[in-house]
Amino acid sequence: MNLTEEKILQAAEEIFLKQGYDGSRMQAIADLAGINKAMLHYYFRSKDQLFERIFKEKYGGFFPTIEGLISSQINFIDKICTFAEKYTLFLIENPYLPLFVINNINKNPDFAKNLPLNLPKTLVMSYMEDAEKGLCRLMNPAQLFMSIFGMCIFPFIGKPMIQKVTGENDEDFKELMKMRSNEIKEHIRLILKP
Amino acid sequence: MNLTEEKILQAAEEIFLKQGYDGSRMQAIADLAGINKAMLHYYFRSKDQLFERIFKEKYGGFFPTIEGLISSQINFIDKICTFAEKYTLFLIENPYLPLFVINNINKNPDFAKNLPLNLPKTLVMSYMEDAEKGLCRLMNPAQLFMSIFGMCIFPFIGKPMIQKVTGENDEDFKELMKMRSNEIKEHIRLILKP
DNA sequence: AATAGATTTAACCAAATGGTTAATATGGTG
DNA sequence: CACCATATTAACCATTTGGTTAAATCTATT
Repeated sequence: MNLTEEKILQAAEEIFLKQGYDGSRMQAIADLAGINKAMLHYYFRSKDQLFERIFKEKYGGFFPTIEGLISSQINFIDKICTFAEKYTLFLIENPYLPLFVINNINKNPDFAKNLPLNLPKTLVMSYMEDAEKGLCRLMNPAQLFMSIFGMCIFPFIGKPMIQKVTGENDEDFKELMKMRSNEIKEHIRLILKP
Repeated sequence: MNLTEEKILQAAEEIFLKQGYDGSRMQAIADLAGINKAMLHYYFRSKDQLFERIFKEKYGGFFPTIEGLISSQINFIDKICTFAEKYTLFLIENPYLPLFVINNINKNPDFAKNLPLNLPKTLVMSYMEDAEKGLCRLMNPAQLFMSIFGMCIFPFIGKPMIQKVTGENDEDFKELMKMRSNEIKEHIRLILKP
C-alpha cells in the first residue's frame, strides 16, 4: 500500500467519521491528506467507493468480535460483563464509531445485511442456556441486550448533552468513562441476578 | 398561520428529521409540500432558518417535560419509572427524534447551550435526596442516568440493527417496544434497590 | 371596478461540488 | 541515457443546489 493511498484513507476516515457522508467534501479530504483532489479519484474512483471502503473497514467493529471470549465456556454473567468492559474500552478509543455506524445503517438499511451477526447470536444462545439452568433471571433476550448495548453506547453518542448536564470538560468526561465499565458491570449483574 | 406556511413546516419536519440537514434538499421539501421552491425562501428566508425553526420546535422534546411528574413528591424510584414509561411511549410516537437531536448537537455543540436542563437536574436532585435517605442504592448520578437514558433511547436509534439481529418486521418491533417500558422499569428497580 | 398589498410562479444566477482530462513529473529498467 | 509505466497536478466540466427576481395572480378594501 503506497503512502499517498494511506494518507487518503486516514484523512477520509477522519472526515467521514466526524462529518458523515453528506457532510463530507472531497476537497476537505484532499486538503487534510495534503494532496490534490484528483488523487482521490485516481485511487478510489468515486466518493461512494471511498466511503464504502471506510465504512466496511469500520462498521465491522461495531460489534467488536472478541472471539475467544464469546465462545468460551464461562457462565453468561461473567461473559457479558467481560464483554461490556472490553467494549467500553474499545469505544473510548473509537468514540465516533457508534454514531457513524448507526447513521449509515439508518440511511441505508441494506448495509445491515452485511452485519456480522455471530456475536449477538452467540451471546443470546449463551444467555438462554444459563437462564434455563436458573443461573440468571429469565427475560426476553432482545430486551436484555437492548439494555446492555444502550448502557454501553449511549455515553458516546450523547457526550455533548451529558457534558452540558454535568458541566464536565473533556478530561472529566474521560474519567467518567473510565469508571463506566465497572458501573455497567454492576448494573448488568443486578439485572441478571436470579 | 397560513396554509402554505403550515404545509412547508410539515414537509420540512418530515424531510429534516429523516434525512438530516446535509441530506435534505430544499427542492425535496417544496415537492413534498406541493408548492414552488421560492415559497420556502419567501416564508423562511434560508435553509438554515427553516431548519432552525424545525430543530428548536423538536429538540425541546428530547427531554420531554413532564412538569407535574418531576416536581411531585413521590419517591424517586416510582418517579423515574413513571418517567421511563412516559418517555418510551413518547418515543414510540417520535421514533426519529433521538437520532435527529443527537446528530445536530454533535455537529453543532453550541445547540446544547439551549437545552432545557431543568428535567435532568431536577431528577438528579430527586435521586440524591432519596439515596441519602437510603431509599435507593448510592452511585454517581451521571452513571445512573446514562444507563437509564441509554436503555430508553437505544431501541430507537438502533432499530435497523435490532431488526436484523432478531429477524423482526416492523409490526413485531412495535410489539417489542410496547413491552419495553415494563422491562425498563424492572431494570431500573433492580439497579436502584438499596 | 380600481387600487394596493400580499402571494405564487417560472426563469434565472452564482457558488459549490463530484468528477474528468491532458499535460507534467517521477522513478525504476533495459 | 532513453523509455515506459506510474503518480501528480492544474485547469476544466457538468450538475446540483441554495437563493433571487421580475412578472403574474390572487384578495381584500375603497
